[in-house]
Amino acid sequence: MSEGLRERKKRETRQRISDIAMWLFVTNGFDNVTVAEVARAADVSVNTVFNYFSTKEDLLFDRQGEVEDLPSRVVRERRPRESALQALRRDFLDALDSRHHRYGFHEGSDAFTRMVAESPSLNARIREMNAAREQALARTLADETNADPDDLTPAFAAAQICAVLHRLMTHAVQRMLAGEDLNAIAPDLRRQAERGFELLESGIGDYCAGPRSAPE
Amino acid sequence: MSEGLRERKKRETRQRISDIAMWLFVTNGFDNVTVAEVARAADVSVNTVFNYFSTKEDLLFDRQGEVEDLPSRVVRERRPRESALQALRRDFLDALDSRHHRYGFHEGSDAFTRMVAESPSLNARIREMNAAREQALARTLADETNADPDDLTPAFAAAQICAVLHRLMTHAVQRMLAGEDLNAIAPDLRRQAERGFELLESGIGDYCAGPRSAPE
DNA sequence: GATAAATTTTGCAGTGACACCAAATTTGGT
DNA sequence: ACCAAATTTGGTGTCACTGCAAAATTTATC
Repeated sequence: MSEGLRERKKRETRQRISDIAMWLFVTNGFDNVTVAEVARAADVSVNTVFNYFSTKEDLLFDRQGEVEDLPSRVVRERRPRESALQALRRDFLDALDSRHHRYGFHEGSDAFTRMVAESPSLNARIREMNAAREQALARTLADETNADPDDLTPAFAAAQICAVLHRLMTHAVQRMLAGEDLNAIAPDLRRQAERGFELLESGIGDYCAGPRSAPE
Repeated sequence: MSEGLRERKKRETRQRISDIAMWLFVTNGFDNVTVAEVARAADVSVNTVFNYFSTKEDLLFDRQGEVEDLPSRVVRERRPRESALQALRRDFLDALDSRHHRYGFHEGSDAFTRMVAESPSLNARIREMNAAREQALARTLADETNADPDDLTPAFAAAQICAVLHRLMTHAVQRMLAGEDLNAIAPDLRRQAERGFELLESGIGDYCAGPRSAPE
């Protein structure tokens, strides 16, 4: 056996703290629950909580590593002859159709979503994760294209892509928070996503090019 | 006279606190200076500091309103027959050429830049401001194009644009922090900026479309 | 120019996230 | 059972920030 009692207890304790924290945060709101309360509910000391999770936000975003690597991995594992953008569009639409949670689509996560949306510090964390995603994707794109390290093209592309993905995810969240059911908005969401990827693909050069007041 | 003694003193106090805080932060690092130290140096109580500035970060980003509205305003005030993207490119390159600080180009701001870059909380604030810029620009684009409120196109365009602008600014900052002189990097920066806007204009559809391993 | 009203400043007490450290507890190996 | 290593805990402290009530100051009133 590769796991002694020590390891198991550690894992269990960590899981217990994480679970209880999640429950408390979702039911009471992230900012209305103190770390001390989490500790008490989990029957450990505050120090123990901070032994496992270095910040209060980490109690929720524990597995952030995967999520930060997602677009990067999709590009890395794209099909032969598929462009980065094609791969990302495919993966995004697949996730939408199958209600996979990797881009935030998941029924019944209303309470969780609401909690995140309502907390400024968690919003900040979301933005941080998006920045990390962008950086990871930029590195991957640079690798895949054997780009000159001084060339910002991969960074630009990554930034644009992540920006659009972030918009799509945020939009879905907002509508779900407004009470709309995921199934109800999925078709429109799909249309919007296609539009977003189309803009990425063909550019926005001719967007907002008309005269400023009253179109003819 | 429209300004009594009370108003003048308020303005002076606020300015004094802000100036002293800036000085202390730049010379010692944002995270190495406490609000109490700022208060003592400005000869006021901690509470007075918080009377004027609601957070420690606000001691620096006071005039953030203008900066958040910048791209939005550029689009609003663009020349006749100019597209949103053309206006933004023109404004950005103008700022670069004239070393205007509105996009962060300014010689001698090394210490300030370094301080911001070194503080996690200030980085978070930068991201926040970027998000605000994006939102403002999205609203403006929606207005200018009389877009359907359910259409995400303006939001997508704003997100892409702000992402590229942010990349450009961050890149410039990083190189300046690496010790390069602004005059030395300006030509390359200009080239990168043109590349970035070109990508925005024409899209990244054919980017990273080749075979994954070893180009032929 | 004394006084009252409005406003600003201050002191004080408290909260909550988090750091640091030394003591106590638990576990693994013998 | 015993020792060393890892884990947990309590205590103590810092810092941003809040709320409140008592000064201090400016302005308006007579």
